[in-house]
Amino acid sequence: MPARAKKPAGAAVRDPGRTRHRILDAALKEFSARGFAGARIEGIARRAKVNKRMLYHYFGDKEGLFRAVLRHKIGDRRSRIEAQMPESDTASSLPLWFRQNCRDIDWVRLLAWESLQARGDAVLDERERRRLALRAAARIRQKQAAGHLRKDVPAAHLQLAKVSLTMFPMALPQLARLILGRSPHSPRFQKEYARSLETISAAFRP
Amino acid sequence: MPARAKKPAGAAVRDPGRTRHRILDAALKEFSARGFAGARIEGIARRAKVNKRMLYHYFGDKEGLFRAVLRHKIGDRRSRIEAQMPESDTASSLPLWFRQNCRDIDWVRLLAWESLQARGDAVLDERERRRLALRAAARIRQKQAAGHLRKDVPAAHLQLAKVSLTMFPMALPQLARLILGRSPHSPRFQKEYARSLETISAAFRP
DNA sequence: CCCCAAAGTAACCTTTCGGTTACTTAACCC
DNA sequence: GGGTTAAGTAACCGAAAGGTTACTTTGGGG
Repeated sequence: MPARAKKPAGAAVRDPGRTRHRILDAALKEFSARGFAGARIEGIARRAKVNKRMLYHYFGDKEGLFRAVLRHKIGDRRSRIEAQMPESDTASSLPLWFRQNCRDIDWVRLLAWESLQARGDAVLDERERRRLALRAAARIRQKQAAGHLRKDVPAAHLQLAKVSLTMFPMALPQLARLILGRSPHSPRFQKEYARSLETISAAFRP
Repeated sequence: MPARAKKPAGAAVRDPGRTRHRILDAALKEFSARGFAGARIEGIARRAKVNKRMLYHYFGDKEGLFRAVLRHKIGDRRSRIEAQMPESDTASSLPLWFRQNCRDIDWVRLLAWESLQARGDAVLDERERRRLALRAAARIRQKQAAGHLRKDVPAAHLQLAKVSLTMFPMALPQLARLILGRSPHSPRFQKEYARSLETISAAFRP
């Protein structure tokens, strides 16, 4: 008889945590591939290799699932940002953020879908996210004060320009492809554009 | 009895051209508000004040309608670009393009949806659009040769950076709002950001 | 060891939505 | 002016998709 520990061992027959996680993973992929309206509950269930009913069991409905995915990823991102904070203070933060976004395409696309679809003017977890944005702005203001960034452009504008430059290619890849003549997913482009962003970041320094 | 000329007068009972146009207008609004998957045929018909059946009469199916809207707008845009070409050669083209995009939000959003949803790697009217992109790149290369733009960044990258900076706020307004703390649709932001872009465009000059 | 709550399944229900059928009415041309 | 064709309407259809019901299975605690 194959040894199977009561609980801890590898392949538990039932494992709520794992199931939940698989659903979140699958949902992230589906939502970032097709957007909220385009995503199919069945599709997510299939990807996660889980009975459709389970999505409702854990997350209530489609929107609840979307919320959960977003929250999960926000937490994820925040801890990663905090971890790399020191690095991020180098002068060449533009290429750095760009590479980060290249690595986490699903996240970038999720944000893009959400930003495009959000009707009215309150986005999910608005307060927390706004707080993060304010912290980022504060950091920029510090660098302005220290003379590392130009002072004749408002911090929020610098931040917006930075996000624009580093997210755009992954957020709207088909537009980027039309402009470039090649997919922005190509490693060659990513390498070269990081260099160009380095050059362009001169615009942010005094 | 109210005078009604046989054909030319204002309120013809039937007017295919006008109906077609209304449908296109309504479809542009609906698609750019909700994207392809989110748009509702019924919604478009309601906006256009036209029987739903007419959409199929004129455009075949939902995708055909989307194509028609896109083509229509592409033509629109191209003629406008050609008309303003001289202007566009000034040094401050960044604020100019930004304002243009602010004025034509539906178009920017339509592009964004399309770019996000397009699976695989062929977009509608690929060849024509690619040609336009190449012409834009050629113009940039000319300016590089003339010493108006820096030569140490590839023309395509300059173009991509320009589009990123000028489209992002309208394409992904919720993200912009999180960063700015206020809607990018606000006239005040648009005015101030145009100024900032002017400053930033220094990065593009030698 | 057995019972109960949570995890999981399958089959079903309801609504939504893109698309169609079948018919009416206006316009244009000879 | 009459008939042919295109414009327009209303009611309907079937599939797809989100969500639910009712049931089974597992695991863990008293």
